[in-house]
Amino acid sequence: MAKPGETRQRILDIAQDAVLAKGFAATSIDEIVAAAEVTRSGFFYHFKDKNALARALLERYVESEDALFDQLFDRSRELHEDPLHAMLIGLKMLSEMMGDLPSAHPGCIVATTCYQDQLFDGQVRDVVHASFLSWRERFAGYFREIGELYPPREPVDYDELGDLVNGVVEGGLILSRAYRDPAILAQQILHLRRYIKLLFLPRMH
Amino acid sequence: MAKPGETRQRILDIAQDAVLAKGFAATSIDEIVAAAEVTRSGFFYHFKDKNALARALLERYVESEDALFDQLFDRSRELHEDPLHAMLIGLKMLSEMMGDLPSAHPGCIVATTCYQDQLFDGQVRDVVHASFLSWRERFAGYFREIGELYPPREPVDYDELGDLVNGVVEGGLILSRAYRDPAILAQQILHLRRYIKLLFLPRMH
DNA sequence: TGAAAACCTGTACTTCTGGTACAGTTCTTC
DNA sequence: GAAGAACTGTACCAGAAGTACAGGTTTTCA
Repeated sequence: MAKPGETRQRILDIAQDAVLAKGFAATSIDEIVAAAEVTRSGFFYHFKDKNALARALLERYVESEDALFDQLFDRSRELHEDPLHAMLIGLKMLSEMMGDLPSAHPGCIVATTCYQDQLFDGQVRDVVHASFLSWRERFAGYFREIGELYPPREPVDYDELGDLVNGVVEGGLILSRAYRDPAILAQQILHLRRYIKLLFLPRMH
Repeated sequence: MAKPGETRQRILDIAQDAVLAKGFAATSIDEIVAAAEVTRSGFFYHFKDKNALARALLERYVESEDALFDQLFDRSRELHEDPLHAMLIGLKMLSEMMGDLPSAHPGCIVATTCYQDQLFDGQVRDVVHASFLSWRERFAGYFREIGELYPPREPVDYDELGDLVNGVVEGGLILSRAYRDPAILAQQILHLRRYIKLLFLPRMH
């Protein structure tokens, strides 16, 4: 028999692929259990219902995205000690990563859940809310640091800028999906990068 | 008896509200027919299945958004004959409109459908694709006109800028929904506006 | 004015999906 | 070797989409 926790992980892996590809509503439990080679009873042993699955999926997804952002922006900070330039490098790398994914970054679990949030209970919606908040805070922190060194050309709210990163990525994901072209997301992130540059980088003439 | 077409319209009105609030998956046909005071048979007389409903809803929605954009940007052009300033005025008005909506702009039917597109057939996905394309072209046209008068500070692709409008709005809608705060969308549009300003408006010193 | 077409109701049935209940089995761990 | 965790199997229920089809009523238009 499988090691404890292994089946649960397998279910989550398969569910994540399916949900990113098709959304929650179009992903049936029967389909997940078939692919994960577990019985329906086995599924419900691990997850009380679809809410529990959604919550577990969200938490895992946010954790992995956080790890990705940590790695990416730590690396960009290694490459350049200046926070503004590190951010520009980080956004460039993010853009490349999103555009390079073989068959497009499939989407964001948080956004998918957000748009189908009436399928779920309040707890799930709270996780969605908390996820966006944590990303906002991450980027707002970066931008605040930048703003202290480089007074922005126009007064800006750093929380809003943090949200802008979220928003451009989420919007880009929707467009990439509609156009079936991962390049769109990459381009959108480069526009965000250009905005940051124009906003903070002093122009010498 | 109702006038021809009236019942169909009533179904669409009610379905649109429900779909914007809850998404397609969480909106049942039973619920729609109850609210529209029509029988299930009546519903299926007008719409072969949920695909047909989705297509009709999308087409109607895109038409009304197009009308809104026409009205808004015609008006802004009336207020200022210069295309860049007209665009800045238009974006300001758009931001205000989105933030003022009493209980938040409920979302975009096209984006909702896009994230649940596996529930539907290829025709529906084509309508989603075409909608984003038409909006891209609209805004790309405006930006091209601006670019001819105001050489952008950095070379930009006008189609990408058109997509950016779509993307920022769609991303902002997701965030507004997650935060339950229409102001977020308004702020995001103002950042887009600032980007356009920094990109095209020459700085005098 | 009458017949065709459009609009709509009612009933009955099928399939799929999520979810519950619960008894029993096998594996792991201490 | 006992307890508990990790499952399986079977049976069942409710809600939703969708089909089929027969019948009734209202519009339209020739």
